[in-house]
Amino acid sequence: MASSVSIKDVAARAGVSVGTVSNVLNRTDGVRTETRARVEAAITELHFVRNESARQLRSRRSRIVAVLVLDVTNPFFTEVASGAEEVLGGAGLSVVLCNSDTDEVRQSRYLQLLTEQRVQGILIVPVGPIAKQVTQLRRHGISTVLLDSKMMDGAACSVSVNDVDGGYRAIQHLLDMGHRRIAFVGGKGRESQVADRAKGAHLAFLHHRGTGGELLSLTVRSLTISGGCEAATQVLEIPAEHRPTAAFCSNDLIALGMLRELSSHGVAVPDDFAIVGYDDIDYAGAASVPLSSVRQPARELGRIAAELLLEEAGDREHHHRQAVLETELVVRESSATSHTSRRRGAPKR
Amino acid sequence: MASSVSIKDVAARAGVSVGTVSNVLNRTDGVRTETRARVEAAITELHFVRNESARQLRSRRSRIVAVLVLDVTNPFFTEVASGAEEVLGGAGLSVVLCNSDTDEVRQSRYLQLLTEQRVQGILIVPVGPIAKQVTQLRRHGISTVLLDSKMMDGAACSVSVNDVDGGYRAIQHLLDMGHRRIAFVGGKGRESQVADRAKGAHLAFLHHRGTGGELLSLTVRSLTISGGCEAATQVLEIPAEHRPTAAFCSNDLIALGMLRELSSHGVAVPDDFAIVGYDDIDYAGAASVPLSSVRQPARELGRIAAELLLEEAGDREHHHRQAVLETELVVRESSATSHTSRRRGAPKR
DNA sequence: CTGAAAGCGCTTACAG
DNA sequence: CTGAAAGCGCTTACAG
Repeated sequence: MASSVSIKDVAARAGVSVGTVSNVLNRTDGVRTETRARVEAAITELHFVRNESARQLRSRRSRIVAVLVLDVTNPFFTEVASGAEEVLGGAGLSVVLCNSDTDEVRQSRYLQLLTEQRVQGILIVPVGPIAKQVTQLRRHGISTVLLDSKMMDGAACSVSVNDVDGGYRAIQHLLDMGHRRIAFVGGKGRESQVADRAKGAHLAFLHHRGTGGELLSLTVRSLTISGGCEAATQVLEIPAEHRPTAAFCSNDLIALGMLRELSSHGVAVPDDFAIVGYDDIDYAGAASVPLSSVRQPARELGRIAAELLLEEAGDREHHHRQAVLETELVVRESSATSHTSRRRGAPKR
Repeated sequence: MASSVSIKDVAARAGVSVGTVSNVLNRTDGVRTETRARVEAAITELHFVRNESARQLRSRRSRIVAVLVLDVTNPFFTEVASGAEEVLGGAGLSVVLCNSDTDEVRQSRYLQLLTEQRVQGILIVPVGPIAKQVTQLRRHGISTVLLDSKMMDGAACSVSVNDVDGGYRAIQHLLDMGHRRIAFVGGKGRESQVADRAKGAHLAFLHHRGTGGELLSLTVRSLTISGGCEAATQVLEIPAEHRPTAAFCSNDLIALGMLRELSSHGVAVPDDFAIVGYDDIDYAGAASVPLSSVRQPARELGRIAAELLLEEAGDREHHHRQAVLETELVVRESSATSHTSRRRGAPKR
């Protein structure tokens, strides 16, 4: 087995002490230029790579931050991670990505692993109640920032999006377009984000009680494209006279799945059925029928979470903060036809 | 800062030595039941979580395997990772996912990070030449298995797919369906997988020289859905008389992007234009027009790579092996209409 | 079955 | 500016 080269070998080669090698590695100043050059030459010649376990054990600080998300294949989450990486990279920290797959068991397993590693911090999009686990993490010196979610009791920093308002906007828009039977598509899980979007949807209906109408809740197995196909199938099974004329999907993957499945069954979007998604991932605007979507500032979400983490790590008098970002409704073709005007026989584009 | 509870604290609490606590943690036998119970109680009461840095430093072995892929948002790669996880989890190893984003700089940065961590091993889908970096990793005792790629000189284990044959099958199928002008859609990068698929495509044309026809190479910025849209645009810019009637895409995301973009421009798939993808990700069969695709055994790929890694780690007389898996052409609707019969005016379904 | 001791590869004050 | 020494939290033979 490759008996790894240690700092001691480098020191011997360069004719200095190990402390000096360590200084070359860790400080930009305080080492004579000529000494530094000699050490650096030895490092190159010996292919030395510092052992991070030893460094971390002694210095008591990791240089890794983990980003734990619900679904790595969802571009929304990788965009968030990318924003975090941008900020953390600048602070000399590396980011590793972990995928809970919206599974509490997997989430716990990762949190255990990350605790054993004593990572510097965790940005987590939690599945299920997380307060206790955050406490455990803090006990081990690991700062945690909640992403796309918030902590009721202020026991951790969080960056979330005003999802109630986002849900409200989506429904208000669909009501404005003349729709009265609207489906909300969510998951079986208890993600608070989805719950908030549903709440906003209900509120919008309440405030527009006068207009009548009805909100139908659909549940799918996973918040993915195939979940969207599932939702479309459910919609198509409803007799035409009770069938909703529009859907508000709790994310864009679902919306894309619905769009595809409905199209392939000859249902025209938006003329026969309107769709509004959530997240505004890149694919949304590029869909076969460009998708209306409630945009979340994904990159910004990651950036701010990273900044809060750095702030918490650097300050022992830290006060947890709850940042809440606003959404923006982006109207595109998938919801652009007025339902009432269509009913009256307006030309289809 | 939470002055973390150490094995020493646990030992004191349980009234034993630290060695005994370590034995409880690491061995299933050799500790008296009653002693074990006392130690376990102390662990729970103190919320002790082992410090992996210390463990790794002393025992010289990490329990982490990294899977470094080109694109975490591509379900093909997460499926591969999931297969690896299945096998490695059974061996008590944890998997972390790293995303090179098909960027050599990012790839190098991750390899450096993983070397500093002295991870147990790396499963890598490489971008660019990787032989030197594999040598560096081995020098630090890190086993590396190439995924979806192979090492010419046998300097590492690898699990790849017979992409030349896969490309051949795709083109043969399209030729069989009567197509004569066919586009191959690849990326700008130098991923060997894509190069092999192109090579197979060319071979198929050579072997069917008698039939005439022409293979057109299209290049897109990234092997993603938006890359596919780009390719569709390129195709549409070609004057009708020279325009290809079919495309073989180097992965399914590209194929999905093309499908969507062409459909939205009124080009019917497969009647006006046939598409064959690669990977057979779950979304392929569920597309608005179900996608023909060259299936790679993704999960199997990950599983075998993991097994090779375990084998290498457990055996010092290890001989590197190159596993090569075969593909399977899955014909669905996107390429199902015979081009010649359509020309002759056959009814469209 | 259990304890005492060495040591993994680093960083960090502290002298000089 | 550089070196010598302590020690981070574990595991691992080795005694007993």
